[in-house]
Amino acid sequence: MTALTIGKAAHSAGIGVETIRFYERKGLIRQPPRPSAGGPRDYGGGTLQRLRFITGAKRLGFSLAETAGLLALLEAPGVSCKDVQAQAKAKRGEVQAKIAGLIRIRETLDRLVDACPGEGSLADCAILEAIESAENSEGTS
Amino acid sequence: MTALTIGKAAHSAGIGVETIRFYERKGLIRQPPRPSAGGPRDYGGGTLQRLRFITGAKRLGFSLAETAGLLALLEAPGVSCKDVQAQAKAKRGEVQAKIAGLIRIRETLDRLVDACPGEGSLADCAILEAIESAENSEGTS
DNA sequence: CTACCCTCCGTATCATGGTACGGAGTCAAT
DNA sequence: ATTGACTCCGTACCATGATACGGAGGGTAG
Repeated sequence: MTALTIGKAAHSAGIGVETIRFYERKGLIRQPPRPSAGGPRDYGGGTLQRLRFITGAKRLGFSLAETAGLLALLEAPGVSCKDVQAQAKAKRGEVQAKIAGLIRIRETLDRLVDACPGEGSLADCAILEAIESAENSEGTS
Repeated sequence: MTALTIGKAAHSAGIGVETIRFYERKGLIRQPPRPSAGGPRDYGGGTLQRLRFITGAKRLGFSLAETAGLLALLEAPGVSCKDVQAQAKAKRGEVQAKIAGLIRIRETLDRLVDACPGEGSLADCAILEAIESAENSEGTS
């Protein structure tokens, strides 16, 4: 068990040292105690696991606050799998809504790109006019 | 021509007074000159048009910096429609990429939600394990 | 004429997710 | 024994897109 310093833990989790400290300040991970013998803190075991969890959750679109919630679930007594599943479902809904909004935006951009003659002065540009006259039926990004 | 004060312009553009001032600081719009006769600045004419342009561009996913670029095009001499079209195409590509990433995330969430038994202790939860072991093939959000 | 709302302007604050810096201490190797 | 790398800690700063605050002045409506 070579002690895992913060630098090695950061490298192992694929993030920066400063980022780990940032997560500590945000309460996502607990700062390991300083060894009574002195020397650097040991970021092995559960801490590294939590760091990986955070990066994994981030990839799935969970915010740090939401990830903190998931991590709290992880430690709370009597929590059911169902609670976690509910969070995942909610996030899936959010992601789906975001996708739908972006699709509407893409469709609008498609229309604009097609409507633009592609040459000539800006006065003839359908894109600029369309942006100005907010005939938008888009969702908020 | 009742003079359009900043408050009326904001209301008319559907944004806040502070937001207009913010756009001024960011260089997206020019601050109208103070009337030599004194009194409030006049936000009529082109300024209001620009404000609407900004909100329209925002809805299409353009950042303020990109919107500033579009507005600059609008005023530059000898700019072709094609240049604007190119920006729209680029943004469409970005949006499409974002959609693809989100779809991958949604698919992963689908898998996780299905894999979760939906009841029982967290020890059995496939979701948490999957998040931890970064068997992720997701794009960055 | 006076109360009240609005403008003007600078500056500060918020949320989100970090990154950077500086000084002091410590650890290991040369 | 000294150098270099690393830790520790607080604090400041970055981008993005705003929102809020506070005091001074002006214009208007009762």
